[in-house]
Amino acid sequence: MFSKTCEYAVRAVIYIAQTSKHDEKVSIKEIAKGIDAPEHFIGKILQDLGKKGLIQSLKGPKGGFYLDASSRKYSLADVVKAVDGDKIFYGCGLGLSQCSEAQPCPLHHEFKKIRNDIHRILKKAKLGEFNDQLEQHLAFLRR
Amino acid sequence: MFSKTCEYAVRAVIYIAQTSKHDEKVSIKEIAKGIDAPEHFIGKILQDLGKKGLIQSLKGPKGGFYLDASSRKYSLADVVKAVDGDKIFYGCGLGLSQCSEAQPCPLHHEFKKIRNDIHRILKKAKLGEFNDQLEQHLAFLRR
DNA sequence: AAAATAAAAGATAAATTTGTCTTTTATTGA
DNA sequence: TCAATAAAAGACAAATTTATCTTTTATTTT
Ligand code: FES
Ligand code: FES
Repeated sequence: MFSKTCEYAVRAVIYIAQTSKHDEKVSIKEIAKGIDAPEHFIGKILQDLGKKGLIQSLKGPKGGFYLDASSRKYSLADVVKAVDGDKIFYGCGLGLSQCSEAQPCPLHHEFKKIRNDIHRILKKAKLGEFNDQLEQHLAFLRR
Repeated sequence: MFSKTCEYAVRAVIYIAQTSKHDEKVSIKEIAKGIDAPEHFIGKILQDLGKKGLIQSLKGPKGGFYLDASSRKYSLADVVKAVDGDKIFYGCGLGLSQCSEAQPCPLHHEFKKIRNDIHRILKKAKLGEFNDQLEQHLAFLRR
């Protein structure tokens, strides 16, 4: 469905959202442990998301990653798009160069529905809404 | 969604299903042109599907790939599973080592539904049912 | 000002996926 | 039996993804 990079990115962003509520910042090391991902690798990924303005970071002691008010309005769809592009939302499921209503692949109508579902769900998942599920052990980001 | 290999595999199998109705066989070359894929690469892919019994082939002049009666009963889900495995049907969408109802990722309930939809659609798409959509220009496998 | 901390940046490497080329084997038909 | 055809098989190569390691830069605390 998503690339490994994208899976890490989504899990990391959710982790940041959940643990950085009160302007606290989270270090790469803690994120890596929290989502069970290679430290340097998610460092790179978060660096990219930072450049694109999806998340914030600060260097130095007491530094780390966090989300500001505007970032909390972004959705997981924005994260996925930033990492994997929007092929998953708009591309042909059978890999044709572009999805087309006029020249549909044999599964076009079915795929279209699924793609829309995926898009809808991810657009609805705003970063600000991942509050304290984790702490309450209602959701998990590692296993 | 699927790997490139899997996209080629599905398109190729549909192509074979559509063009080999009357025990006619289709050559790699024709398939490659028909679905716009690299010839030798789909050769490999189809070789694998053949070993797994999903499709049939015969060497020599008048040889090529075709589907026998039992292969026509397979579904695209079988093809996808043979190429990409069943992670797309059962795996966690956020990449946790396994999807779990007891320890769900934050999107578990949503992903579960989507995965089931994908599985349902592909299971329903039996190879024998791709008859002559292609000829009638109702569906397309290249662009 | 100096030391410590943590992300940014850059270089490199491993692994996997995707793609190509060549040789071999099976089948057909002349 | 021989030549032609087409898949099978194997070796190899390019590209991309995933991952690691080192150095630099910014920030804080002492
Ligand atoms: S053409 Fe394949 S999904 Fe639309
Ligand atoms: S735990 Fe992630 S999809 Fe079920």
